[in-house]
Amino acid sequence: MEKKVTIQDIARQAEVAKSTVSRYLNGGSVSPQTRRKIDEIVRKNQYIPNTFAQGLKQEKNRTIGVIVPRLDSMAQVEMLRGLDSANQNDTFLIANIYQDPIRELAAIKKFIAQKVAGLIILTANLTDEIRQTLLDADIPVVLQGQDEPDFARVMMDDQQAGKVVGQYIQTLAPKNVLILNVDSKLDWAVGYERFQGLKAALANIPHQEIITTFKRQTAKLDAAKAMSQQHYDLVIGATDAIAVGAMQAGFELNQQSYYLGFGQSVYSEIVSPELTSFEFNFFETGEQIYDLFQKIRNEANIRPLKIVIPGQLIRRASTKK
Amino acid sequence: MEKKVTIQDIARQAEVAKSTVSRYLNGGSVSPQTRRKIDEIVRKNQYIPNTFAQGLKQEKNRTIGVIVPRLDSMAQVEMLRGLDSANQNDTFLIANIYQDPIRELAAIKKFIAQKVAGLIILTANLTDEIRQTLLDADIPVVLQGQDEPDFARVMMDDQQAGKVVGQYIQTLAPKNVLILNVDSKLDWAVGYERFQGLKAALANIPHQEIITTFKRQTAKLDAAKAMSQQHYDLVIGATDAIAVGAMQAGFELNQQSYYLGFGQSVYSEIVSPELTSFEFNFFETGEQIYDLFQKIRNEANIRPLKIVIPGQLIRRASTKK
DNA sequence: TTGTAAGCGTTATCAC
DNA sequence: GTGATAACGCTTACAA
Repeated sequence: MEKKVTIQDIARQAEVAKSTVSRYLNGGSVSPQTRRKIDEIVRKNQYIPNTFAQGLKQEKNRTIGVIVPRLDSMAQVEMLRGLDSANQNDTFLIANIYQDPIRELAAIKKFIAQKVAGLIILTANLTDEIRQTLLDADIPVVLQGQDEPDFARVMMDDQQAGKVVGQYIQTLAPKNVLILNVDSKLDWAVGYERFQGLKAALANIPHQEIITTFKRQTAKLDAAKAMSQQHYDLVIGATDAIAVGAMQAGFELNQQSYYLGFGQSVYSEIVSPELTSFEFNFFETGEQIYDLFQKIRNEANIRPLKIVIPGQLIRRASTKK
Repeated sequence: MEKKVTIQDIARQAEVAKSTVSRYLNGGSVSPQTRRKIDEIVRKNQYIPNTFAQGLKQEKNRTIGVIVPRLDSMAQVEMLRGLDSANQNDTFLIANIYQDPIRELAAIKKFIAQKVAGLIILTANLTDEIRQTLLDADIPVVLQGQDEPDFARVMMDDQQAGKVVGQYIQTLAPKNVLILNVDSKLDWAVGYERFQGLKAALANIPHQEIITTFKRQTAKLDAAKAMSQQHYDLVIGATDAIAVGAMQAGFELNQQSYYLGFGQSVYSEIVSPELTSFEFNFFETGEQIYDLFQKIRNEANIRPLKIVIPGQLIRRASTKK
């Protein structure tokens, strides 16, 4: 039953032209009487305009495509919340691409075909093909997490993060440091930038760097392997999840160590001892991303802007005697 | 530059009619030569078909709208992963509605206007208006978390959960039980069903029920208030997050108690002691949801199906002496 | 204020 | 195998 009711049907029943109904729908000038009449009919028929037909004409759209590498990350989810919070009048289409560049490209193309008003990409790493597709599409794009000079972008200050943590490390005077990092090819900001800042601090301290993944379980296994071979009195994880994995490995090995992570996670205040961590406010970051998007959407041909979000070191029990 | 390139442009450059290009695009019969020619031009121009125009014609769509009440929940995210994993050939549009029925209705209407192939709703509670809108839309709908007889649905077996936990409780022989529940108006399955099963077990045990929220922080505060007034030797949280909040409150009050939660969370294996919890496999649930969706999409007018997902009690250190 | 009519980009139906 | 041509449902000049 319930075929699809079109603007034509409404017009017929209201005994007006469909252009009048269209005007009514878009706040054009309509006399109070016809307005009331249409009002009623629209309600009675539960009429919902066909977005395809609308989109076909307007080539405009209050829809923003959002690319999310992974949803099982508090950082990402918080940023989404921030987006929603700052959101004025847009609809977000979220594509979870599981850190897969193939999926990412496909999702982006799909968004473009859907004529989204723009793209917000919470990315870890941009392939050349994706970069080119984005450039060609010529729509507003805001990147997060990747310092691409061609695009507007919001970055976490990972260099500063590394530096601050580096300074803090000095005060702990560790004898032997284990660093659990991720592949910088997978996430440049985390894998590279963040640890650049640490370098100076580590210059005179024995340390070893191991590459693991973002998954706590994997990190735990990798940490256990390393920590069973020698003792580290300070373990630094590239993320909180990694640090927590290491902490669990350390406990099982009955080792005493300091632990330190990065990011803002559900973990830090849950584990005991609570985890010292360099934290960013991802919710606020999300809001900033949206604001930046608004800016570049409204001012065409603006020079690619870059916003850097600072963070701060939260000292908790995991680095206390 | 890069205006939008249409099928017309391709046709002109290839010196064929646009209907030929259309056939080419949709796998119709085209001679090898023209095929090659169009091939090249399409690639050169980076042509992407306009989904609006397509949608307008086809009235069909490989897009499924997914309503998610909250993204900061491992259960939800796992189900999304399950959906993606089972996904054959569809695109999911995710709307995060922050447990807000107003947002939910708006999102659903928007999806319908977009002529989605169907709706998957991970809901906590359905308002009458939403139910009616769904019914009127007459498209495939799969619900999760709400036992609505008019819809196909996938349910966690919350009654069984309560019952199993109830039996287990007996073996713990608690003297005084604190239950931290959520408002059943907000989430019937969790707030009501789940604790129905517990009732029998609690009949002869002194217990108190307190209503709190899904947020760990709030639960912690509410738990602290209750636990500072009297001692409970067993604390049951309606979710893991709630149980962990209570656990933290208990530690700060220096109290000794058993703790027990529900759900599958990042928490259970992170806290110490690790949390005993009745767990569901939400990833698999997501896969089941998608399969069910496929079924009702293909067989019109099928009687509303109901799938119940069992769970199991995972005993961990938090309920051990 | 209202109606008429011309598209928007695509697919589908026919002739050729 | 190919090409006109008519929809699809809506917006928008332009007339009335």
